Amino acid sequence: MAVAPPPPHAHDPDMPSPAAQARRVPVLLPMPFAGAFDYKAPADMRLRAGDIVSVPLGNRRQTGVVWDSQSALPPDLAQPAPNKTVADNRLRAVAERLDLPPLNAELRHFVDWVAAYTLSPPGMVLAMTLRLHMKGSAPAPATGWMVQSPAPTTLRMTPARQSVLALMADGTTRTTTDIASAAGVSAGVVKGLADAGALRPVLLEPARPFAQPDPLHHPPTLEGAQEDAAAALRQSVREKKFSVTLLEGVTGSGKTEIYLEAIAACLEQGQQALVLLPEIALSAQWMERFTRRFGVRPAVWHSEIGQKARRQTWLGAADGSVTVVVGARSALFLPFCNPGLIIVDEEHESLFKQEEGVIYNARDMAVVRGRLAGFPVVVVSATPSLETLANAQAGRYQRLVLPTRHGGASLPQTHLLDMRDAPPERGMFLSPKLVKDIAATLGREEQAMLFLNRRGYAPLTLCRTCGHRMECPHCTAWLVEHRNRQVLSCHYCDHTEPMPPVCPSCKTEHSLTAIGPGIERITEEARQLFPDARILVMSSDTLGGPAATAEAVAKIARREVDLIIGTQIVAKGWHFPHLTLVGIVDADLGLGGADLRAGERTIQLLHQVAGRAGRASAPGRVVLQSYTPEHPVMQALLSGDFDQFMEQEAEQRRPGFWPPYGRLAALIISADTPQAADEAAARFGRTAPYGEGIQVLGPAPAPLALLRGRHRRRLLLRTWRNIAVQPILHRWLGLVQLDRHMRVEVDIDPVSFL
DNA sequence: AGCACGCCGACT
DNA sequence: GTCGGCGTGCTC
Repeated sequence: MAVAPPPPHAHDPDMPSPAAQARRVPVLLPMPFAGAFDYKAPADMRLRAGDIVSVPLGNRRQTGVVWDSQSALPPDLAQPAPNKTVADNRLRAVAERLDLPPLNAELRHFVDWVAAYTLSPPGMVLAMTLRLHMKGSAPAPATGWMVQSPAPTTLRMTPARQSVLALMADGTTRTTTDIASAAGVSAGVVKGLADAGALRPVLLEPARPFAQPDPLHHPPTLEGAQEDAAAALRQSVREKKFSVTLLEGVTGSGKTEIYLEAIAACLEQGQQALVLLPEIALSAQWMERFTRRFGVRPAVWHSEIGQKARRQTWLGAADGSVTVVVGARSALFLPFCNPGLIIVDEEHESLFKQEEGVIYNARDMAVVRGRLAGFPVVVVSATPSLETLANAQAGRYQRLVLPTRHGGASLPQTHLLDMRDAPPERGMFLSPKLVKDIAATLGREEQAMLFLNRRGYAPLTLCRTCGHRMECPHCTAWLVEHRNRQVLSCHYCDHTEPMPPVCPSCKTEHSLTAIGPGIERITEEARQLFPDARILVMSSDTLGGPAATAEAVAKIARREVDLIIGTQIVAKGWHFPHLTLVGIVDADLGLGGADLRAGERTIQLLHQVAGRAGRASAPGRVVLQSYTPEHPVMQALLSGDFDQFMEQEAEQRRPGFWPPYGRLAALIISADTPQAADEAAARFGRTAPYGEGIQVLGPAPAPLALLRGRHRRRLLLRTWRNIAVQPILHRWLGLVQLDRHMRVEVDIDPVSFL
């Protein structure tokens, strides 16, 4: 390991000598306490901020980190200190300093900052950075052997020993197994020679599980705008200071190849790079591109990697042996010792927003980490979020735009299909026009895709006799029929029930009817319409995990599939070279509801899906089925003028100080009865902050008024951009007494309004 | 977050 | 009479 633990000292010369004087050290524990706990440091233990320690807590042991005595947070974010200091005589002693690299000051500051910004207990943020099982000891370093010269005089010689010594005569260090196989002897012979003193043990460098990406392995040939963008990114990396750059370009414009050049520059100057992706599922193809460029695979980090890889990657990030990590949002909290760059790919993706526990946006916190540690951040998208565009417009972010598709491929042609003019047959969901298009495409032996962002067979099951709707008992949501599993299932909690044989309300038989399409129903329809087509369904239900997803993508690339039917998952950055037609079954889906970002999200998703079509030489076509073709989102998809659409969105948000022209924080109040929820919400309503530039909307029942059995109410705090919401929220939360079983969650910069 | 302490139902 | 349900409260 490159980072040596600080040398142990029997006595710390800086400390006053009286032994009675306890040295007090704050230790932050990965738990939801308001702050660090104080411990006393044993006299023979040298402890510094950042050291990872084991401490007693109640009757068990806990791993924690020696924290800083005073925080360096700006006043806006300073937490109201719960300053009830524990008396010296109640302090317990730190049990052990673990043999792990300490967390550096930048990371500690970042943890404090994120905690303060999100109003989370700092320990919970620390938990995200410490999330590795530290019980296991470091892998034992392999022992090697060298010949001892002069050889011991009393050594008995045998033919086996002779061949080992002959092999080792070159002075090379070898491991036991190496020697045994190379000399054709058993390991016992090596052991015997060692015991006799003819071989001397040598500690081998711990094996480095991570091959080093080579920035010179296979540099791309870039031209024009691509080369300019790559040069600009390389330059910002070389400046080694904080900056944010938006890299914007349509699907197929070579964004990935360009930001890989920023990584190359980062590697050339000996620094580490982190790539955040919204979903690790898309990494199979991404990995190939990385490997082609740098010769080896990068280290990977996401919630499902195994214990061993987790530990190795964590330690590798801390000691510098890992130079590039690609990961999901949680990778942002890795203890990089020398970070030089963060890339946030698909920055508009709402998956960067963690909605549980510490509620944070990894894209925004990546920018914060870059700012606190002084390195550049690059955010990448074909359809940047309004927040990012506003930052670019205000000059806070640099903006690089790639105008065209790479390699002569043209953007797909978009057609709007007005479903009022060309309705599908009764009980069907594909317009005859789209069906004809698909048939023609398949006839040319090209691939087609149907996209519908809805899992299952039908989103609503209704009794034709009494009108009863099948609803989740724990959530304000309809149960979704999954016909191939023969169940009704809630998409917001884990409730699942068998499909009832009769209506539970009026007991009528054969009266329950599926209303609306899900992807299973579209598949059924497609099988009827195209009986000879080889159909592949891509959804999280049909694809077990990353491996199955990668296999599906490979099958498509090998042309073993004619028609792809998919949900969200097909919108990821897959490259489908033979796909020429994309049909969007329900382009209006997602525009309902009072969501601030409904339009923005829909256009981003649909554009992403459309981008799957026509990536090779054959031109692509996209057909949007819509009942509201006049909607600005449809019109923007038709014209391809996203800038104009986003400007319109911006103009709508500006006057009301909606983000990004103001700040937003949501309070989600929940309780186990509707009355308790109303009562708690009313208390917040009565004590709501007010003032110029401060407004509170609500309380109101949340759209998901019942979620997982809890009754929910929402309040929204909206302020001018120059007003920090955290101090206001601290004061507000302090004014409200909450009974047991009432809970409040604070969501800073909410993305979801459910 | 764990884990113990602490008061009310169905079992040896 | 006990084992055990999880409600509430504490951990430097």
